[in-house]
Amino acid sequence: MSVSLLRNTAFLPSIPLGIQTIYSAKMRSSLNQETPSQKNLGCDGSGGSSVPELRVFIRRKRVKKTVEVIAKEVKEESSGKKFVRLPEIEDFSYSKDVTHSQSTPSKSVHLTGEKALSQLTQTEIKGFSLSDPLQPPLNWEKVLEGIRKMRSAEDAPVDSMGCEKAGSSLPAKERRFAVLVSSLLSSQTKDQVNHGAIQRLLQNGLLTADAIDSADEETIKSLIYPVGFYTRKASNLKKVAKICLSKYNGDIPNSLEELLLLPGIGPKMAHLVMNVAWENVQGICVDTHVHRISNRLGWVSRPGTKQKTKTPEETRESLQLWLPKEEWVPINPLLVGFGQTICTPLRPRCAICTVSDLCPSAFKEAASPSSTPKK
DNA sequence: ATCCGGTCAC
DNA sequence: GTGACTGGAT
Repeated sequence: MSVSLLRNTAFLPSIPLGIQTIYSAKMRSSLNQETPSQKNLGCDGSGGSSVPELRVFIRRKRVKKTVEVIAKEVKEESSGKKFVRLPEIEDFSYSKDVTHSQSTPSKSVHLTGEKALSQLTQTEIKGFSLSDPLQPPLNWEKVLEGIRKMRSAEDAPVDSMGCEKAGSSLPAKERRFAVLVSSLLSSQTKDQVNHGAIQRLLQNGLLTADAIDSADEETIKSLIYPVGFYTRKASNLKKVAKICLSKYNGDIPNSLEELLLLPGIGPKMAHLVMNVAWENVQGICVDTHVHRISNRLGWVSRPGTKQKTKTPEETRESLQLWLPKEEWVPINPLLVGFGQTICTPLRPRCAICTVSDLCPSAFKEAASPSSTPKK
């Protein structure tokens, strides 16, 4: 309840540095209809069953001249479910994702500066009772279900083949390497073209770190042609093979951080490789379709605002704050296919979309002049 | 002519 | 943030 939250946070400054402290607060569901003043104050303590209890884990430590306050995590008491979303405040920055082995990635808000303590107090009240940022978007399950239905009716290119199938008949280690290579080649390239390139590499025995390392770059280049950016990719492939050989005994890195060190592997592919090669879901694989559609649906926003996310990475972080982990892997093929057939970048086909009534962007984009070219 | 299922360097 | 890398498709 907000009263105890206020009281607790009020004596925060007296708590010794470095001690982890736990605060409890009751959070009112955003679905409840109530007056703003009630919202602002949160539950008055009558303890309705619709009000889940939250805990905030807070750590304080001294950083140079100021005190840094870190709200470690938020979790719902009743279900035990952890939330990693922390509320809107001014003058703060999100820390980088911290991933705990196989568990849910967590995120913390770092507050630094003189006003950190008072900011945190405001934040908790605002976040838990008013703006209620822990709630997933309204109707997201209906939207997802609708998209699934549309996807099973239509046939999108993504259905036919993807790099997740690369080398499915190979021994584990070679299969992982094949997945990595396939990811490397597949950016900005149609699956079919990519698949052909992988087949040619395989037929020439060039789908292991060892073979690629000793092969001629020109040979690789000609085999992977015509995947997009084949010159650069051939060069990256050589470098990656060498790294895999020297640092990982010919296998591929098994962590997100190490995958990102490989040339040609960025966040999108690193998450894909973790998902597919290691079956270890560290994050959502966000490509341009997932990015675009998440924003159209109003599923993501820049931290603490209602603005659209600007990059796929921002989208990934925003999505991961509320989307249940079971959906992290399937969301990509689902939205990619949807984005290829219906929710296209240009002139989305809202008229045939069965979830347009739940989409804040439906029919909003300039119905572009397919028949009225203005120049 | 313009659009890609991305990454990297300025 | 912006553009280069690349060539095929619409």
